[in-house]
Amino acid sequence: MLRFSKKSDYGLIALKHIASQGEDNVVNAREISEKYNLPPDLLAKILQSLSKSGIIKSQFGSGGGYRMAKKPSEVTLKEIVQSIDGPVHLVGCSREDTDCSIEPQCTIKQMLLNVEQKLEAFFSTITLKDI
Amino acid sequence: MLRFSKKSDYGLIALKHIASQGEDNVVNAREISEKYNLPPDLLAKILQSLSKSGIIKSQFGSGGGYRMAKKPSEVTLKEIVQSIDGPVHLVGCSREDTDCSIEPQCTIKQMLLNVEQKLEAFFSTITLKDI
DNA sequence: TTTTAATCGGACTATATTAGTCTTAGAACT
DNA sequence: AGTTCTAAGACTAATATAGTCCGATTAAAA
Ligand code: SF4
Ligand code: SF4
Repeated sequence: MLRFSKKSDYGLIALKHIASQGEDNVVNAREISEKYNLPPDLLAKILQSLSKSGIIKSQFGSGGGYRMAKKPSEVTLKEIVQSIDGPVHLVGCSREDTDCSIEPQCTIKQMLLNVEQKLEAFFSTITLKDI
Repeated sequence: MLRFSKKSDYGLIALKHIASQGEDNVVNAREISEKYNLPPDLLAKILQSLSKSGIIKSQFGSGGGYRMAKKPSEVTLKEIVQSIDGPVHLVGCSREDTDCSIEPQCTIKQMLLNVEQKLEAFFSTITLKDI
């Protein structure tokens, strides 16, 4: 059906919130989950992903939380979705791990890889600032 | 992970084949499934979808099969994917049937609908001829 | 007219992915 | 030391995709 996962959806909401709090203000996961009514544990996971990929910085301990690690104008939609859900791959054959059994006879692979590339380029033009 | 379904994938392969056979030559499902090593019953379902949405025409009975109902240059990628997998909806809230519980607090809906629209426009620029 | 080769449609099962929960550990602040 | 937060991984539940099966229908061919 070609849709973003809920995780990406939630991640975008959270990121927008964190970005809106300014550079040095930390926000904790519970706060966000309450404000937008998101599953707390799931949101925690999502923020961890975003932290690991360097989009946000985490601060441990009491009074800790998250803040932006980059400027909103430098965080792309592609980057966000990718760090939460993994790489955008329209077809199986563009992933290393999966080998498509019909690849030898496939007549559309090249074309789909091309579409995929354009799609990624499009998502790269959208930044958190636009959101 | 944002990918096309295998059904769409198979559908594209089949369509390309049908289109390559010219306007009046019918091709049956078994033939295609054998040539590209696709699950026969699944492919049959896919071709039925494409037929119902008017991309291909079916011919019943012995010696029957499918042929194009439109010119390849008039069949868009959006149309194909849509008839096989249903509408492209990046987020739940753009579907009538699903009501998102956090919609009242949602700060990103408008923006995502916009992205979705641009995505559909992009898929509409690609036709079977390009494939 | 009978047989045969095809599509149609729906119900069904199996598999894979996504969504969500829980639990334990570790870090920093008070 | 106690509290409040993130980190990480294992686990379960829900949903979507993938694939199968079967009876009905159609029309060409024998
Ligand atoms: S069928 Fe072709 S396009 Fe699809 S996954 Fe296999 S090789 Fe890639
Ligand atoms: S969270 Fe917002 S964008 Fe996502 S489905 Fe709900 S309303 Fe739409």
